[in-house]
Order: sequence, then C-alpha cells, then structure tokens
Amino acid sequence: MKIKSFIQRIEINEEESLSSFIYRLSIENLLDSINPIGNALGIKWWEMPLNLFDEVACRKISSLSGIHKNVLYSKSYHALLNGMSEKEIKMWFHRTKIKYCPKCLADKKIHRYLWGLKPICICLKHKQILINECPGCKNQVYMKALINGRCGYCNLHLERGESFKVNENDFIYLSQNQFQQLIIGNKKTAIRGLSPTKLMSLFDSMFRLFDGFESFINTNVSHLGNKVKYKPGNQLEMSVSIANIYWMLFEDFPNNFLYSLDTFYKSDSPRKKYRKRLFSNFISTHCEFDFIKKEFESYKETQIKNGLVPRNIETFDESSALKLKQMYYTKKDIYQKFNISRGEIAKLCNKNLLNPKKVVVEAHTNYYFDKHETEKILETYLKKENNLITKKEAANFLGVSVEAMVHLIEKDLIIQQEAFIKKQYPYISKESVIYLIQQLSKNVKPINYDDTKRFIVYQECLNKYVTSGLQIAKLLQWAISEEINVYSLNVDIKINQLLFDEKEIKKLLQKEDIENNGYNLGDVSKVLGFTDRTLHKMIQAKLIVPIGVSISKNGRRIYFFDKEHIDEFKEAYISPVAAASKYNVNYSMLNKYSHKKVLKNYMNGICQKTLFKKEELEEILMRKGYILRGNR
DNA sequence: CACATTTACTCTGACCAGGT
DNA sequence: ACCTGGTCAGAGTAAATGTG
Repeated sequence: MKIKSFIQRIEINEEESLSSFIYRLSIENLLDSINPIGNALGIKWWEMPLNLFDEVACRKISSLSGIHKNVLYSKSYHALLNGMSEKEIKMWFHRTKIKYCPKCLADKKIHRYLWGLKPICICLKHKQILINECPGCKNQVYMKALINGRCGYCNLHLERGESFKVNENDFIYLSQNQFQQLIIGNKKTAIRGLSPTKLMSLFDSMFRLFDGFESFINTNVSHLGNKVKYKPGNQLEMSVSIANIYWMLFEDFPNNFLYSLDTFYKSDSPRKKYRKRLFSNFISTHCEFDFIKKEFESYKETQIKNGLVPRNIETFDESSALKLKQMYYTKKDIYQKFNISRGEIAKLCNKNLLNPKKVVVEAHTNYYFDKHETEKILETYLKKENNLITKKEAANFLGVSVEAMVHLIEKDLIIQQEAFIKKQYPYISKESVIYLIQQLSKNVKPINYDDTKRFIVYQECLNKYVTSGLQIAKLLQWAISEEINVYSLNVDIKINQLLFDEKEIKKLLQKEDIENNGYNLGDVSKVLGFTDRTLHKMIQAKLIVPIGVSISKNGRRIYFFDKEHIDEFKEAYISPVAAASKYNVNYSMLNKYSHKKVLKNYMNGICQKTLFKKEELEEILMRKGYILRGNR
C-alpha cells in the first residue's frame, strides 16, 4: 500500500519533534504501526525516533500532512547534524530511548523537540528533571508509548511520574537554561561564541576529565547524586554533571576552572595523566577553546613555578624541566655545584638559613631552592667555611704536631673557630695560620747549611728546654717580637725546621724564671754585689727577708727572694765606695760619718762592710752643702 | 680506640611514553 | 588495564675519614 496523503490532518505543535508528529499522524489515521510512513519515506522503523529526517523526507511528509516542509524540517534534528563527527553525534542524540517531563505530557501527549537531545535533562517550564523510564515498571519508554501516554509494558499513565524539582537559581537550572537557549538559536546568550556542537564536545571533554569527581557545587538535588559523570546513568546525574562543568567554565572564569584543575591534580583519581593528556589534546584541537587552553597552560606554569611536578619531568617535558631548573636548585644541584655535603645542606635548612620550597608529590618530598637567594647565602657561608681548617691541616701547614696546636691557640697565636654550621669539633681559622707564618717570616733570617751547627733546631730546642718552661708558643712569640733571632734554611717556613740561638733562649728563660719565681741566692748576690756569706748574715739579721725557703735533696736550704724586694733594697741602700763616686764626695769623709755615728751603718754588727741608707746619706750631704736639695 | 661526621655508593618509589 | 625500560632525586647505608 502506498500512501499519497492522510485524510486526518493534524497540526504540528510549536515545540514538538518531527518524529513525534509522525507518530501522532499515524495514530490519528488509525495505522497499526509506523511502518507504512517509514516505507513511504524510505526510513526503517527503528530510525524513526532518531528524528533525523532530511529535507527530502520532510518534503514527502509535507505532501502527506499538508504542513510546510520548512516547518517540518525545523522539527527534525537533521539540521543539527551539519558537520558533526560520529563522536559528536553520539554526544548529542539518544537512540530509541525517550525521556520526558510528566507535567508537559499531562498537558499534551507529544514528544518535545528538546527531549531528544542528550544534554537536555530539565524541563525549564516546570523546573523538573526529565524522566527516562516508566515510573512504574522502570522500563524504557518508547515514542509510541509516550504518544499514547501509557507505558508499553505496564500500561501505567506516564504523566503520573514523579520528578525532582529544580530551583531557578540553581546551577542545574542556569546551565540548562543557557544550553537550551543556545540550541533553540538564541544567539544573544551564546556562550563565549561557541557553537552548540563545540560546546557539547567541550562538555564531553570536561566530563572525561572530571569523571567520578564529587560535585564542586551545591545543588538542591545534592542528596540524590553528587558526582560528575562522563556517562551519566540518569538525567539527574546528567544535570549535575552539566551544572558542574558550566560552573567551572562559565562562572567566574577562570577561578572556578583553576580551582577544579587544582582539585584534579591533587586527587588520586585513576588514569589521571591519561585524562590530562586527553584534555590537553582536546583543547588544542580547536582555536575556539583557546581561552581555556590559555588558563590551562598558565595553570601548568604555576604548577612548575611551585615545583608541583613529578621529579622525572625532564624525561617527558624538557621545556618545563628547563624552566624549573632556571628558577630552582635541587639538593643535588647544590652539593654538586657548591661542593657542600648533604648533611650541611640539611643543617642549613634546619637553621632556616636556607628555605627551600618543600613540595610533596605523591610519596616524595621535592626541595626547590630559589637560585638567587641560595647563591647569595651559600656564598657567604662558603666564604666563612673556607677560612676554616682542621687542627690537623693547620698543624701540617705550620709544621708542628697536633698537640702543639693547643698551646698556639692558648696564646692566641692562632684562632680557633666554631664552624658556621656547628660541627663536632671546632676548627682553626686559616687566616690566623697564614698571619702567624707571615709574622714569623718577617724576622726569619736565611742561613747556609754550614751555619746550622751554631744553632739549635726547633725540636731539639723544645726537648732540651721544655723542663725550663719553654713552650712552642713562647718561642714563637719571642721570635715575632724579635727578642730572639730565628733562622731558616728554606724560604718556605715550617716551624719544625726553624733554627734558634741556644744562648739567647737560655738567657730569656732565665730572665723569665726570675720574673716568675723570684731571685735565688746567686741572683741576689749578683744584683747586690755581696757574696753568699754576706747575704746569709744579712738574712740572719733580717736585713733581707726571703719569701720562701725550701730544702733540697741534699739537705741544703734554697732561698727565694722577691725580685721587687731586692730591687728596692738595692735602690734604698748604698755602699761608701758607690756613694763616693755617685755624689762625688770623699770616701774617707763618708767613713768618718759612719764612725762618728752621724750616719747609720746598717751592716753594723753583721759584717765588716758598710752600707748606708741613701735617703739618710743624701739628707746629710744636703745639709753639708755637698749636693743641692732636690738634685739627687 | 670510640665515636661522630662525611663520602660514595645503592636502593627505592614514582612516573613518563609507548606498547600490547 | 597492565607491562617495560629509562630516569630522577631523595633516602638509606657501609666504609672512610676526622677527632680527641
């Protein structure tokens, strides 16, 4: 049977899909099935609900129904196909499944144009999420059943289905509104100038990226399902997914987008890198997505800046690795470039002298040291550190034993310093070692090998005189202050090769001994010019008082005299002979004074010598006019 | 010799691309 | 979804070195 025209004419609804119209037409004209019309159009019955009637088919339907072909074509999805890829077609169109709004259905038993499109999941008029199954038996709903208003399986009235209400200011509603406006051709609300096709593929790409993520926004259906899904199981999930992507890309862009990216990178979602790569490739395919690409790239840039990259980035992203290298040092870089041990780096970090950016990527902690700052800090650190050498090094350099170093440090000849970063032991200032050598070499006199016999070498010198109180530090101090001569065969000075004059050392040691321990009897004898016999008498008479007496092994008494006391004594008393020459007076006259007891002889009763007190003598000489007052 | 620090090396977990 | 091969850089460690 070939149909020429239908008797029963019906009007196509403003919002109706062409497929719906055809179904209604066949029912109104009491056809058993859709097949006769399908045959007339050359379209298989299962293709009818797809609503992809081309212009040829529309012309035929027009002649059958009497409605203008352009009106019919506008109800077909065919125009939407223009330039769509196979993939995009899958994104857009349902196959035989039908979804609907129960309230709309109650109003009119038609299938609305928008319902056939995948991204449409809300009835804006009734603010309800569409239903895609029989509310009773949960079976799929087909076009014929929808037009009949009853489920093909359980015969339930489909308009009785309950659906979820959506708030008008909910992102679910807002996003859906934008989408629908765009599809029905309201260019004013076009989103960033993207065509519906491009927009949908962008959403699809975003679904893949954020598949399985918890919703970023609160919706009034949050309690029912709250995840972004690449393949939504129902219209509720679809609406939440769309709302999320809409929020990310078109609400407060790029902040929400960047926030979402951040969440993505911080998540441990499976196949993260794969998703990332896919998305990255996608936004590079069309220049329409440049506004996203730009933000995506800048986000990546920020990630690099913050070191939030895998440590083997060099193997797959050379340019990012280079950027990172230009900004930061790693620990390894530091100990290679600055020759600093890992322990030192750790301590510098602990002391907060170095403040690396610590980035935890998965199980690793990556340390990023700001290049400029690190160089500055390490420069000063190394400068200080380079001035430090170990005791052993210093000892080798100077040519002395390590033990000797203690004495040199004690006498401030070299300076001990704690390392900038506390080490187990203190170090020696290299500067101070060099300075010591310089001081010495100023006074060192070069000699020939033949002359060496006249001198005593450093070690021998110490061995011999160490019991007399000679110390390396003392020796060097004398040499520096030129109190003794110091000689060397070599220009390169090593302390253990220096040569000294034994006599000079002996003399100085003696002098020092007196200064430290005072005079002994022999010293006093020399100083005062009295024999020991005389001195003993004077001691007995308490004219001279020793500060200490010790008994030697052989039972002899050993006296110690205070140097000052002896010096004062020498200063205070004078013999007639010395006085005669000093004051230029007659010796016998002075003797006469003593004899006549005009002047006291302090040796009287001790020995035969005569000793006056200078003070008393001068007093008399002044009175007699031999010397002038004040002219002593 | 005892102990602390440093060095020089290996080990480890992670991650990439690319393949199956 | 899993494997491979290569790479990275921090972590770990045995041996060497430094110090008293």
